Amino acid sequence: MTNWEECLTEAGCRITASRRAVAQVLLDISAPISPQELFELGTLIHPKLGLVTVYRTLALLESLGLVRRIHRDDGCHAYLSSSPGHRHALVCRRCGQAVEFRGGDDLETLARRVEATTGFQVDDHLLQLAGLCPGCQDR
Amino acid sequence: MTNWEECLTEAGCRITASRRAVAQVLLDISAPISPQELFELGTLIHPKLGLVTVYRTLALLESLGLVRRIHRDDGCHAYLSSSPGHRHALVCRRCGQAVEFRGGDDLETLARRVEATTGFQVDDHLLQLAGLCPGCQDR
DNA sequence: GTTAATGCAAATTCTTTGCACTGCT
DNA sequence: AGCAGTGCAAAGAATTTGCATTAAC
Repeated sequence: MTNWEECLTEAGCRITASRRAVAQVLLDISAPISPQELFELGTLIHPKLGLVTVYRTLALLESLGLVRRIHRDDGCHAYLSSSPGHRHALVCRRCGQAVEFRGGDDLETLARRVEATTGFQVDDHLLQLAGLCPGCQDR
Repeated sequence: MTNWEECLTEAGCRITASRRAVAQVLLDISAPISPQELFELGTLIHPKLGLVTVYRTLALLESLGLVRRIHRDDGCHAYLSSSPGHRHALVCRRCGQAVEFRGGDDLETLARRVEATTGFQVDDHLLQLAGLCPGCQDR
């Protein structure tokens, strides 16, 4: 979501201080973050920020594909800034740092195999990997 | 979770009417189901069933690996009866029917590739497929 | 100047907890 | 009989909605 301002403008939405705060937090911390946490960090940037606006902004960004909703171990609702296109998240179990990667052929192969086995027609998938990032592997 | 009674007994838990109702609903409907829905269907079998018990029973079954918590499009918290071992869910977009499948080598290949690209050490994954089941493909 | 966006408070929904009672084993 | 399990009611979180005010364009 590098050029989120452009995306919002194209969608006919306004660039406001609240939205800037939310976007900045999402970009600064490249880890999945809950609405509550985002609110707390966002308040440091824009003290008037309200939790309600965080929810609304996340919904907006998600509908534009700028943010992805993902699973976190301690619950369900965390958001991660994302690039457009179909990517997947890889989250570090220890520090929460996250990166994105593209699916590739392996996933296609797997989908075709499952189609053959089950008779289903597979047309969407949700994939999330977890592990240790380079910095966290030594400890 | 075909022999859930045995699993519960081994774990030192009792077989009760409430647990039977929850288990029966989970086995009958092989689709992801929310606690609320499960409560409504369960009440038909065992009218005294309470929503609280549904939550508690789901938590118990999940801790024994008899039930899997999965993502559903309309929210996050749905449960699916599952076999032991590491399997993944394939859910029909139209009727909700779900089946399980094993990961296989493709997923391993993908994980190794992502490790090489990112430097992460990948040790866990969450994969869910969606599509149309054989019965829903014609319409 | 218009109208989208905000933030507060209140409403709803979802989930957990405390506690006396019930019913497996 | 003894204690795990239950269900109610109430507490606590998480999320959404109504509405007057603010600020982007």
